[in-house]
Amino acid sequence: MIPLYILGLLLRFGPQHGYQVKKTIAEQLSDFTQIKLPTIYYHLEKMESEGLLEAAREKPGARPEKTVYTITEAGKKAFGTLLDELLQTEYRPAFPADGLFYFAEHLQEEALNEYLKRTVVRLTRAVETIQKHKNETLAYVSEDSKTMVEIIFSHHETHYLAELNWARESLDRMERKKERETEYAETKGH
Amino acid sequence: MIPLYILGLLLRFGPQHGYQVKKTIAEQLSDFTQIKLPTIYYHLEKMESEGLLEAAREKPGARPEKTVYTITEAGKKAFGTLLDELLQTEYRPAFPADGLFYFAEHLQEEALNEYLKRTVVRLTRAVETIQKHKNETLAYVSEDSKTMVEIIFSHHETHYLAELNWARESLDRMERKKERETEYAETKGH
DNA sequence: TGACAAATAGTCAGGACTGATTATAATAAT
DNA sequence: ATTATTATAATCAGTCCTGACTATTTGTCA
Repeated sequence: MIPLYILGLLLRFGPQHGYQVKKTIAEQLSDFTQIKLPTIYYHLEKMESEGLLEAAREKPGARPEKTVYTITEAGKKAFGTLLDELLQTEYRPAFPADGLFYFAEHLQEEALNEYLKRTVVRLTRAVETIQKHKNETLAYVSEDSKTMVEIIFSHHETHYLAELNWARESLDRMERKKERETEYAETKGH
Repeated sequence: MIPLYILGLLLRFGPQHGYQVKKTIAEQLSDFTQIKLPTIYYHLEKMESEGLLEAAREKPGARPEKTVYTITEAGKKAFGTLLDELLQTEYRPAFPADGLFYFAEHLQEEALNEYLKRTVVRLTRAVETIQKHKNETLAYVSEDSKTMVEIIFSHHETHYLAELNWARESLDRMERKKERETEYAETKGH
């Protein structure tokens, strides 16, 4: 993924050095990646050694020795290959939170309920943020890219809403479970 | 995540060696993790060195030198800590496919459409598989764990359905875009 | 019964990733 | 004018992860 982003951004915005790439990624792609600075340097150097990028060390004078990377022809070809590979990937999400429910018997009674309630609050806010961010973005992109922007944002929006519904449903399920258990206990106690 | 699973399974099913742990994870947790065998050995050894596990090399006679791991008191405590940490994690998904739309101008006209159509087919099948798998699982777990099983499976189901809807909507959006462009071209050509 | 595949059990070298750190320049605060 | 803070720019050591490999035992079926 990361090489794809770096190559694509270098193609779109021209030669940059590591720190600039990181800022560009933060601005442009923060919605769907959080890449750390050292990781970017790692890939820049690797891709240079593979001939996908050309490095130009900034002459002394500007002290901190910047290295500006330019995409090569081989780099453009590699970018195309990475895009084609991406066309083959399938949706296969992982939900760490599932571990909580799988090991539920090791948690305090109320912990899961509180977790879900907190989740509902957070996700409600997150959905609002996404919608705001979408509208802000739509306001300044070209007519031509609006469809793609909408597709990307709706992707996030739809999954956040799905997660929100799931959290609400799960609260319900746990509530009903408790009710059933109480009933059963009363029947028995009778 | 992985240490949590290993500790939890060792707690639930008793002492096991690496290959057994892998099989147990494959049976029990394949829906929400795909962990590779060497990764399991890595964590088993690491956790042993940290005192979370106790290793017993199987005496010669049984040739391939098995190492059976047992969870220690420190391991149980660590498991609790990991569960507590998990309670703090937030939903923050990443969608590699977004890269396709972000860099859409570098793809062939029809590639994205075909990608989305293939996605719809795959996801439709995936949803069926999940539902089948859910029913199979519900059939043999105790009454008590049914709620948790439902919560975990509905988590996946809901997100797969969200992805399916998103793919359909995106096809629509791209269709409408094309229509708009055709209209515009005709107006101009007139 | 011999031979071929599959399951069992594990190792190792190398690649990917990032927290912590270093160092300088620019800006703000007092 | 001096100090503190933030932004810029990069490196390094150490952790995590896994593809490829080794080796044995257990079917399996011809």
